[in-house]
Amino acid sequence: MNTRFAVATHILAYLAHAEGQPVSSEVLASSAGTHPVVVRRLVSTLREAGLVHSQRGAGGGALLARPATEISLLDVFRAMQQTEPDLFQVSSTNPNAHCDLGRVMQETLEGLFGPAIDAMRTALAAVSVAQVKQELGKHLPQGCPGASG
Amino acid sequence: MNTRFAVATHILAYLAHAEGQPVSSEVLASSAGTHPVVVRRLVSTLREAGLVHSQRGAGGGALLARPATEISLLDVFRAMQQTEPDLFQVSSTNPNAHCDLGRVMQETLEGLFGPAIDAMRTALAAVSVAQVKQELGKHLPQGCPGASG
DNA sequence: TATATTTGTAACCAAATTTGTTACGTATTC
DNA sequence: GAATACGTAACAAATTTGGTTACAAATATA
Repeated sequence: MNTRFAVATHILAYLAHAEGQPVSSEVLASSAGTHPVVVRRLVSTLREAGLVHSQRGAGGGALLARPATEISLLDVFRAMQQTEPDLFQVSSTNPNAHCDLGRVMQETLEGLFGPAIDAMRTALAAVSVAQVKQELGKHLPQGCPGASG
Repeated sequence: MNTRFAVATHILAYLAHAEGQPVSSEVLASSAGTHPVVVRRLVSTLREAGLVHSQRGAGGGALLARPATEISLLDVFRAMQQTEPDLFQVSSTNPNAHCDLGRVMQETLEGLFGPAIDAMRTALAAVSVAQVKQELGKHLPQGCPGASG
């Protein structure tokens, strides 16, 4: 997987920290170390997934669409998956269409990789954006913006 | 992730089915729907990981280095990871080096993504190449080469 | 109303990645 | 010695990814 999942989580944690105040793509991009347009792209995806709202115009920016406790990393993962290829690209494999191992390998692999992905999903579902924010707080040295909040 | 994991699993399942008979890269490539050189590359990686042996010369090819029951999908996953970027590329994210959310986000995300990856690994460890082969047998229609073995 | 701000999105570019392919030296069997 | 088959380097095409510019649309505010 690419960096989108990590950056998206970064964005959401920042928004959780901002608590209701819209945060501009410029601020988010600066924090995440990327370009504002990249942030807006991600925010668009997150918005389609119902995780954030965004406001145009002066003083605008992105906000969480619901409490940070009710947004899991699985939600983020799913939102990002809309844009990305599968984790285990079984289907893009091109097995021999003949009647041999190749043809059925595809569905077999899907069945066998499935539980692994499910396990990962379950683990991701157990972590909320609020927890990410809280964990961030622990790691933040005192005196940093956000260390107290 | 790319198709390498799926194709590598395909190769190993085929070798499990061949039971001791070396299988050439050409045969494997034909079954997996790719190029013999691609197969040899993957076999090289699997060989470095100690999962297969290979024999040069006429009648040569690849063989499992140990019983198929003792090769898990986690072994395959790990072998492939040697060649690939991380599943969740937290580290290649470029967060702001200042004293703010960005700097610590990296280690926080690593800590939070870790359990998800562990969960996936555990699930992969629970599946052996022998099981893949067995599962394949179920899906194979009768009369196909390998349907009986 | 006019201006400044900010999003949404298209378009494009450069870099990296991935897969396929050719080529060729080396090892092994017959 | 010929045929087979691997190991690997080198290269090309296609795809993906992240960054950037550009600009219309929306919104707050003076």
